[in-house]
Amino acid sequence: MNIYDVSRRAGVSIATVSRVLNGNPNVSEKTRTKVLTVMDELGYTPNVFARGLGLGTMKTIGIMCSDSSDPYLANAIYHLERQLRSHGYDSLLCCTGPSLENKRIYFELLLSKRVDAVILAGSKFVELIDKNNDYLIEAAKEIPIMLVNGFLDAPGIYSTVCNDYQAMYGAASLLIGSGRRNILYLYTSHSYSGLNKVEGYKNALTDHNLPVRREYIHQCPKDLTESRKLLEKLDGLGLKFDAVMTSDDSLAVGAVKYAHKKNIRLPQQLAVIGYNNSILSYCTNPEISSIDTKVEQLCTTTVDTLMRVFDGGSVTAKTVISAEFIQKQTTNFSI
Amino acid sequence: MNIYDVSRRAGVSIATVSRVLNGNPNVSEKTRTKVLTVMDELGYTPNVFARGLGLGTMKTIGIMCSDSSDPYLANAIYHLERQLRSHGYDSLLCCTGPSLENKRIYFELLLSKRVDAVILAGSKFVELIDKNNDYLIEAAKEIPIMLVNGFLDAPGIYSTVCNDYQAMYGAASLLIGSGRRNILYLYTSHSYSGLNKVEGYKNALTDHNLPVRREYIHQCPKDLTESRKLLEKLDGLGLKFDAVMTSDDSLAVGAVKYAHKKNIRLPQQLAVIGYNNSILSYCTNPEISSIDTKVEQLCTTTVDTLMRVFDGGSVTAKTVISAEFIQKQTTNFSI
DNA sequence: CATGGTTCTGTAAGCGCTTACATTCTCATA
DNA sequence: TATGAGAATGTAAGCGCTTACAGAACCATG
Repeated sequence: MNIYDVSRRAGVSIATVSRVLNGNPNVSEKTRTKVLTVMDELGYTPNVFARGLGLGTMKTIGIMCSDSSDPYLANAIYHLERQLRSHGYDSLLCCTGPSLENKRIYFELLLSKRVDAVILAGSKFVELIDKNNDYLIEAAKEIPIMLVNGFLDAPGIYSTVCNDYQAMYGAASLLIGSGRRNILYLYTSHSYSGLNKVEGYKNALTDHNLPVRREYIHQCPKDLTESRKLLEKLDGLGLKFDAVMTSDDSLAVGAVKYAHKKNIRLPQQLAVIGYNNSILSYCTNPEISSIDTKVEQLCTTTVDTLMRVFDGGSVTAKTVISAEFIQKQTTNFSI
Repeated sequence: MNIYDVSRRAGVSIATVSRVLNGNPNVSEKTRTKVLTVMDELGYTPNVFARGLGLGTMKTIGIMCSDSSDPYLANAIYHLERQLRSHGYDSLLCCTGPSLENKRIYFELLLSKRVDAVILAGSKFVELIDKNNDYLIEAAKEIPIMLVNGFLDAPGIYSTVCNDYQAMYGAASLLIGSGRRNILYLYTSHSYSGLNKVEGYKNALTDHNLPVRREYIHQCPKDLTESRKLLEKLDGLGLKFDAVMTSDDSLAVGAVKYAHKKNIRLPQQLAVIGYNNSILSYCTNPEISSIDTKVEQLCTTTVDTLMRVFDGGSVTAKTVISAEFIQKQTTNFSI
């Protein structure tokens, strides 16, 4: 069944049917009602491919991420999808996995699907954004590129980020204020947000006249066991630390595990601060203080911005969302 | 740029270009090479809409789920997407949220996008599958409908499920075998798998000559705090229990929290078993024994089955994946 | 060299929609 | 009643591809 069937039965031309389909105001109320009735009777659904051909768009947004099963990204994708749908857009999901190679290939693939925009979710696209970003910039001339937790200054590229620097600065200051002097910092990767986080940590130390020591800053795979082992290793090397800050909750969970294993009291002997305030930070005992990066707000803002771009409105290239420190037990010194 | 540009430059007809595009064998090697070279030179990408119009498909699969941020579903979606892509299919994600109303609306929406198949991921579609399933059955006449952790016997509908019954039966038997007599069972919902799980629990009791008692079976929202509170309440009511089995890890985490709060030793005084063996079950101390439902295998099988359906091969309507009990500390009685 | 079977290529008719432009209708105004 | 602006509708030409069918080219055979 197609537009001709509807037009025939409604006694109008296909142009009129199409107008009704597209909400064109140049249709008399009587005709519109008639056509809609017939469509309903026939159970007619317009063919999206034909529509796409004619309009050049199918109202679909590509969402790219490295690993959608990561709790943080999973949450982001959920909110992005729902938000986009509420605006009548579909979401084409594309998980690249860890391979950098894939990121570029899949990006091109997404473009070839003629999506109306691409959202790069998560800060794992740093290599793609910072280096060899020529094709990103090129693509942005055609369609909007939205970065969630990433930044690249180029026309057609819009960013929504969290104020990671301030968040980490604040959290570190809090620890220092409560007397901690040997604060370990564990991070998963030097992504866009990753760099801001570590800067926040370093500057907080400096501003409080504490030394920034190399041996207190370590990279660690995003894994509970790995981070636990790393702490055990550092401990074994004789490093003294009374607090652990992390760029991700999973590392903080590892820190709590380490403390359990070594019978270290939390937070008295060791304070722990996670990042993202994911469900993981609520699973441990004691629960881990963490930084709520407002994923939902981040996603809502991203989609709102995108819609404004589509509408041709004026849009700022970078929007910053304020994180919030969530005080839980691993920094509750009043116990 | 379109197929005409390519054909002109390559000195062939558009039909030949189209043949090359579609891997039609009736093209001489020389011509094929020539056309491919020109495509490369021009950076030509076929228009997917036109292609969709001509072929009637765009190689896109709809993935529906209630909440993609749930760790279990997030994992499933990740694997489904990657698996589908490896077969050259795109994934159109559709999160319905909790509303049942939405599930139906979104399902229709997905169909109207002319997807080649729909995958219903997760057992949250039970209302949709068990009742008012007329339109599901109707849709399955047009395109394959794949159920992940759900079952409906109708032509065109294919299921991949986990042997939840056996898994739960085995886990309960294990507890009974180690002397537990008062085993609590907490579940989030009576979904397809939910029903099988509780049956496994009940039958294990019965087969070991233990009574199945109503007051030992409780529904609970999928939430750490809720399950903790529920246990506290039951405890307060004087109910005695020496083990907790759950239909989801999050409930089991709540059980561990309860034990911590009440200074109950795990597993000596209380054994705990989760479900899905998600990252949550590794976060607590002690770590929670759980049932690995082999999400990746579930997803791979689902996609493989779908591909076989597309290829017109013979396909069984229901494939069962074997879960595996993962022994961790909350049931390690040898300590 | 004619013949017929293959293999390869081209022509043209869709696929179902959008939309510029042309046409018809409506109706207030002169 | 004639008139012309504006609203409503129709006609037809795409959009870029696939593919049935026709036709050309090639080649081994008698």
